[in-house]
Amino acid sequence: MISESVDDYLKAILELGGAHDERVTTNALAERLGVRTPSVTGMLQKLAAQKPLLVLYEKHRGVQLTAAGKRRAWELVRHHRLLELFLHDVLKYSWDEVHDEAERLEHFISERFEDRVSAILGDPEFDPHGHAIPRKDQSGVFRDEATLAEWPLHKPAIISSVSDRNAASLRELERLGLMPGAALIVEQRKSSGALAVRLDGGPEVIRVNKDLAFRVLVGNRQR
Amino acid sequence: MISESVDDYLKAILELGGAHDERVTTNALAERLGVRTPSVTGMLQKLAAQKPLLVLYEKHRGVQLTAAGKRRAWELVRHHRLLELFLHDVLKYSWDEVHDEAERLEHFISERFEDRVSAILGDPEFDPHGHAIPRKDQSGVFRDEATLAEWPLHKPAIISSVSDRNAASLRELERLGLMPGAALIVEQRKSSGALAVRLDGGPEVIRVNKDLAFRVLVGNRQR
DNA sequence: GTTAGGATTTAGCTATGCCTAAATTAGTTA
DNA sequence: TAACTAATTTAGGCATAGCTAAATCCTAAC
Ligand SMILES: [Mn+2]
Ligand SMILES: [Mn+2]
Ligand SMILES: [Mn+2]
Ligand SMILES: [Mn+2]
Repeated sequence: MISESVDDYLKAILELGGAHDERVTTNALAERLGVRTPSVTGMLQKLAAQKPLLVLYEKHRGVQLTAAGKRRAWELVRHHRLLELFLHDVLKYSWDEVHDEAERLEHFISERFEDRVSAILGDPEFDPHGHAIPRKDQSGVFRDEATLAEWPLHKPAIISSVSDRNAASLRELERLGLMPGAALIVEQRKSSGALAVRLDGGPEVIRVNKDLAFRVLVGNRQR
Repeated sequence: MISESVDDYLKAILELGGAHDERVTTNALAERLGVRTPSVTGMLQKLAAQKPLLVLYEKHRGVQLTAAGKRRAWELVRHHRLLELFLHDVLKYSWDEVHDEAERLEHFISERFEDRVSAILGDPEFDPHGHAIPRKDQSGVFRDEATLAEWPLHKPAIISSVSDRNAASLRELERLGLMPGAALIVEQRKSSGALAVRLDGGPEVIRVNKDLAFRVLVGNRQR
């Protein structure tokens, strides 16, 4: 069996490696997982040594997932996003409350639980933050999204997803109406990195600070 | 924080100690938890030594829960039974499938999860096997139930609950119609311990083997 | 009262996964 | 090319929670 810790390493390697499976550094993993670098080295050595080979690791050269590692990591992502939507839609959590609970439970639900939740939700495609829910037993995909921080001025944008890693930011985004599906135009970019944004051709201009602007991912069209 | 292992020890001590908080032996715990006796001794020594005092332990004289230990143990029982009912009613698990999943998840759900599930289910009183769900932040109670195995002949009985620890037995009980709320009379007791049982004054007589008879708890009246 | 045998504890190990401090490596910069 | 530095690894520990083998305790039977 795969432990909760190993699970978290696999998911972090997947997410940090991005669309092209880039090698992930010891430092990046330590940072993401909130552990010290020697702990990461230790874990990677152990993983690279043992039987169901989940990672490819070369000393000083970073780590990548094997096919098996990728399979498990995507399964965790599916668990996480299904759980988030379930907590939100069925248990009436607000969208800033779902992440922490899903992060814990994703490791412990069974296949049956996963299947039943998916069925109840109608085999959904997106979680409450706009992230795509991978199909069962399939690799997910990384959409190529731009951050709102880097989006050109005056070019129409649709919010595709928002970062779910900070609850306070999520509450702020909700208050501002910056949620997946919202259409907007960036009207001005301050030297501080703050933006002036107009929602949906509406009347008000919204101030979006730099931090927040990096947490909003946008595209040209609906999803 | 209390680990999953400690949780399981507390719950086992509660259940083995029964209504009168009898001292629980090392052996009984080892048997119930599926670990070896030295592991139990080790755990009890550790628990008895550390800060939030959860158990009272005297060498060679068994172990009991403190008030704090009892509080945590009953909370776990509440989690377990709420989860079982939730899995059964909302996620459409059959009653023989709920126990194992609940046994795992009971340790990891938050207060919020507990509260939302309880609300969705309408603050329910009983789980799918007829066990009482303790009220939030309250000690549960041990009902004094008799097993069907020891119930007098020809005396009307109502099934109050059934053991949830064996899936095959649960399927058998369901097939026979021996479920919480069912009224019955024991018509005959074989030397093997098997019973002949008539449901609800109905026409058929059901054969209930000894093992099954010990898994069914009955009382005089509805709940 | 002794004593045998079952229950329990002690002693000593293992694996996981984290930590700090110290050593080493690799890549850049002078 | 040599040295510096940041990244990484090694060395040595700790806590949790399990295990086997061996010692010890308690009680019940003699
Ligand atoms: Mn999330
Ligand atoms: Mn996680
Ligand atoms: Mn159960
Ligand atoms: Mn459990």
